[in-house]
Amino acid sequence: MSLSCDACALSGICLPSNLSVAEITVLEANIHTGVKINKGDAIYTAGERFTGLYAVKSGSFKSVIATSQGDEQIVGFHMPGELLGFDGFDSSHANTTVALETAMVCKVPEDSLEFLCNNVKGVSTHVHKMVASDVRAHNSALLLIAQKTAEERIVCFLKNVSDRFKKRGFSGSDFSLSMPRGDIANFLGMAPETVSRLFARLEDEEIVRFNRREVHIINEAEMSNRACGHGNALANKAQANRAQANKALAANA
Amino acid sequence: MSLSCDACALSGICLPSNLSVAEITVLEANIHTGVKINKGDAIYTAGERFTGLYAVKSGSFKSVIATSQGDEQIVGFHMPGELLGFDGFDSSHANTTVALETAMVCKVPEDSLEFLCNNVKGVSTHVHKMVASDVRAHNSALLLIAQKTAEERIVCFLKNVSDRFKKRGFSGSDFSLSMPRGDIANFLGMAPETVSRLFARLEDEEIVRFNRREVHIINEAEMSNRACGHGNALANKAQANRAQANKALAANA
DNA sequence: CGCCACGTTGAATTCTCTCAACACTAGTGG
DNA sequence: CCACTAGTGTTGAGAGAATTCAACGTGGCG
Repeated sequence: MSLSCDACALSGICLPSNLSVAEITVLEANIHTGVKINKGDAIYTAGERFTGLYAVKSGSFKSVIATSQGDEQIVGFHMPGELLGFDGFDSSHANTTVALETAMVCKVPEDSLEFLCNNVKGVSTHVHKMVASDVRAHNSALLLIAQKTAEERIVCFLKNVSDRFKKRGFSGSDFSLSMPRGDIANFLGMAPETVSRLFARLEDEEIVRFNRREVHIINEAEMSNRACGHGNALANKAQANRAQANKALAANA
Repeated sequence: MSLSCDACALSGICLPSNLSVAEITVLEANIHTGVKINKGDAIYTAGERFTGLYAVKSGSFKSVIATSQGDEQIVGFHMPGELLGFDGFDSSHANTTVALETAMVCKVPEDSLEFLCNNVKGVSTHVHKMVASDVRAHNSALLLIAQKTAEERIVCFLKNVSDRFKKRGFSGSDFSLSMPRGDIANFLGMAPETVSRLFARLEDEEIVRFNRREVHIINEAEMSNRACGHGNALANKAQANRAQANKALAANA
């Protein structure tokens, strides 16, 4: 089950892009490739000692923090090619990171990480890159939740996922969400019902089509438009009309 | 204006705690201490090339990201002893970081940083520590905004600031906020009016006393209580429901 | 002294949540 | 093979929290 790094479709995303074959060999000798994680299982849990970073090879993950009250907050979703584990960089993890579907990861153990940073040029800066992009992802999530309406959050979320698929060579307009509605809602700071309603609205307006977790983006331009806060002022009205239509329909039935 | 690191009140916070005098000397030779930043001036702006990390010596800062629409989101406040600049770790900054009051920073230039990480034991792990705490701070900010009511956010924010003062040897019950109401509101994802109203409420209930930007915490126990979502009866109920929803969420994970 | 940024307060509106019921799907066991 | 259940998702109606809009204080500073 161990796939070598140079054969991996993700090299260039999870690795510095300009490594020699010799360097990749050194690298491979220091990491554990092809570690399988079953759906629902955690790579690491909050409080656990930091033992290394992980690169997602396939499948996807969510990172969750918990409050003392027992409620949880999803702080990020992780897709193939992404590096995770920075939350524990100083000794122990603050998050619990769980597989949303059966997944494959490569582990870079703590000491190997140090060795690689010092001996393979580019690794150190690559790690920095990943740290920075992690920080940036958190920042934009903050912006999203703090300033945007529920619709904007949903649209931005879909666009974000779409972009990440695109970046990895998959279709950006047809893809499948690996997480349930409740997880999306939690991540975006809203009720699951609101996610449902807004998905329905986007369908009504023929911007996106949903089929369970399948997503098909029809009108990407309008998506971008809405992500920027130029939402449809009539959206509410449309919603009201639809509700009325449904009521009439129910009455007939 | 250049204060040596071993005389600095913050060593042990911004530095690894167990350095020898010799090591501190090496360190000092590689960083710029005592750089003054005037109120309102930026240490770095979004898009600017990364040239190093900064340690806050005195004063305070806000980090801001901007959307294409021109609205801004404050993603963090920085107090003395804190390290900042990770958002640009991979080449250019995503944030603009501005002084809220006249401040003093030490700069660790990019190449010195690398040198120090490789030659002074503890620096590398200290940087990791700082990265991790940066990540954690963003995570808890996310939790705060995504799941908490406006009152809980305000209370948590005040407690957070209080804790940071305490950590640095200042009073945790009497301190001064360096940012205007609008900045607090922006950071917490609410309207400035809401901040005002909730401050007023906390005064009415004799939990905190405000005088312009001066803060005097009267009833710390009640603060902690409210930070955890045990506000008034209604807030309590809402929280309980949400906790339950999240528990369900956790169960399916 | 008057200006301007900052802060407070009120009233109405609106968005999102909560509560509650129902629909759909997949997996289980009779 | 089909009922049954649990998990997941959808929809409706009402309630409530927070926003918006607007007017009004207040303090620092030229």
